[in-house]
Formats: sequence, C-alpha cells, structure tokens
Amino acid sequence: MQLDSIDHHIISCLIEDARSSFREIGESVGLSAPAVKRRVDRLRAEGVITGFTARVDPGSVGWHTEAFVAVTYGGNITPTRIRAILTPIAEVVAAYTVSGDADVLVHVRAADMAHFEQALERLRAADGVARTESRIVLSTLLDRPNVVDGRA
Amino acid sequence: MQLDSIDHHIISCLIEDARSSFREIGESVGLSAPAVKRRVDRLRAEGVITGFTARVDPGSVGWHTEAFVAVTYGGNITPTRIRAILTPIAEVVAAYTVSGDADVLVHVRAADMAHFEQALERLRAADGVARTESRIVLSTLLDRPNVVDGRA
DNA sequence: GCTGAAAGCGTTCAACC
DNA sequence: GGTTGAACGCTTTCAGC
Repeated sequence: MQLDSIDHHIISCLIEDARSSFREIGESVGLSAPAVKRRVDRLRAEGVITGFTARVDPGSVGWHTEAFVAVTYGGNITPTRIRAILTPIAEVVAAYTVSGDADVLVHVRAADMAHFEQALERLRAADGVARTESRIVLSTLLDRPNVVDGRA
Repeated sequence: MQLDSIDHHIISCLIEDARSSFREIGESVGLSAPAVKRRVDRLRAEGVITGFTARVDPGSVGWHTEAFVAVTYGGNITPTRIRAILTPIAEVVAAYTVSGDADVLVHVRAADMAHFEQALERLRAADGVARTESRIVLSTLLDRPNVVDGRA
C-alpha cells in the first residue's frame, strides 16, 4: 500500500496520542475531520494501523521482573510449532526467530523472580529445547515503540 | 498506588481498544461514563497509564529489518551515560541493561540491512564499546505488549 | 477525494446521594 | 467513592463539488 506524507503525519499523531480527535488531527495535518476519518478508516482496513492501545507502566500493575531468553531447539522444529508452544505461556510478551546460535529470542514479563523461574521452567519443558540462556533486565534505559520517522 | 479490580478491568479495556468510549467501558465494568472517566484521569495522573498509542505494522511504514544487539562496554560506564549515547540513535527502539556477559540489550529497527548496518556502526562508534553481538530478527512469532492479566 | 452541514452521540462538569 | 442531567463539542454520514 502506498502512503503519502499526510498519511504518515496522521499516523504520527495517532502514535503520540491515540485518543486525539479527528478534528485535532485535521488541524495538525491541514484536513477536515471527515477527511481524516476516511484516511484512518482506510489505514485500519489496509492493516497499516493494527489497533489502538494504552501504554501501561508495568511496575504499577505488578510486573516487576523482565527478561530476554534465548532458546535453542535441537533437531528440526518449525516456527509454527514454536508459536504453538509459546502462545499459551501468558508471561511471553514477544518472541522472534533470530539469526545466530539460538533459534528464538523470547521476551518474558513476570511479577517477580519466583514467577519468572516458573515461566522459564514452562518454556524449557517443551519438546526439543536444547538450551536456554536468560538475560534478566536490570533496568529499562529506553522504550519508544512505534516511531515512524527517521527513515520511513 | 493501589488498584482495585475495576481499575484492572478498565486498563484491560483500554489496552484492547484505546479509542473505546467511556460509556462502552462503563457497560463492560458496570459503571457510568463519568465514573470511568474519573478513574482513567486518576490512572493517568498517577502514571499507571502512561499514554495512548496506535499500533502500526512496521513493514507498512518501511521498517523491514529488526535486530537485537547485545553490547558489551569495557571499563566502568554508567547507565546514564549509555542512555545518553543511545537516545540520539533514532533506530534504537528500546534498550535494557541486562545480567550476563553483555551489559546492554538494544532493540533496533531499520528500513533494510544497509540501514541497519549504518545504525550498528553508530552504536559501535561510542566510547567504551568492547564488542557487540547482533541477532537479526527473521520473523516475529508473537507480539502482545501490555498484557495486564495473568498474575498482576 | 475533499468540504460543509446536520443529526446523533460522547465528553465533561456541576449538583447531589 | 458513585449517579444524574445538561451543555458543549466531536463523530459520522451524506449531498455537492
């Protein structure tokens, strides 16, 4: 799908504040509210904008432990199979197949260390896991998801 | 700050759809719209909800390459200093100090491999970088940020 | 594909329980 | 804390360009 500069501008506005009104966005991009709505509807329909969500401070809701676990699977396992293994584990926030010695990088969030250990055990219990290597997050230095500018 | 079950329910609703109306949320949690608004205002003021944002498909806006780079710094470097180094690099989406052999795990997004290589060079150019190890993301298996339930 | 107007709905605030 | 009611603004649709 082809996006013009107004589309990019609208997306930036919605990333900054997903609850801003179409009229506000329209002022910022130089369009009327109905025109903005039509573009946003189109962007959603085309799958460019996949949804609107609240950003929540993990600590405030009891999430105090975070880690990245590199998982190596022995033998031949498919991404589909790995996804099926990881999806039921609620503590898994994100997972990526990656290049390098490990097969998958798993982002895990837990209430505390005991809870993380429990989640890790469930991760390791799956068939085919050869080894895991955990990097516990000590602090978050930076977190700015969804930046559209820079080089798009 | 103390959150009751209604607060958690409201947060879940807003994570699912940040643009839903206070009346809709109120129906779901059994409260009137003004009551929901008052709670949401409080949650924002207390820093539990840090904002509302659009979720965007990275590929649709030209972000085709993603990697996790583990950076090891030699000598004694402070998290503050690392943050200062990483912040100006727009391709850095997130960064965490972590346990293990590396000091920092950096999540990088770029338009393509050439662009990623460029960003990596800027990462490595900083004073005190002893080594970096990149894991290129081949595919995203799972991505569900901001899940509040499970164990909170 | 945008604008403008009109109907309906959401947000917001005061007053009150 | 919660609700109700009213004023105001926003969303949404559709005709017209």
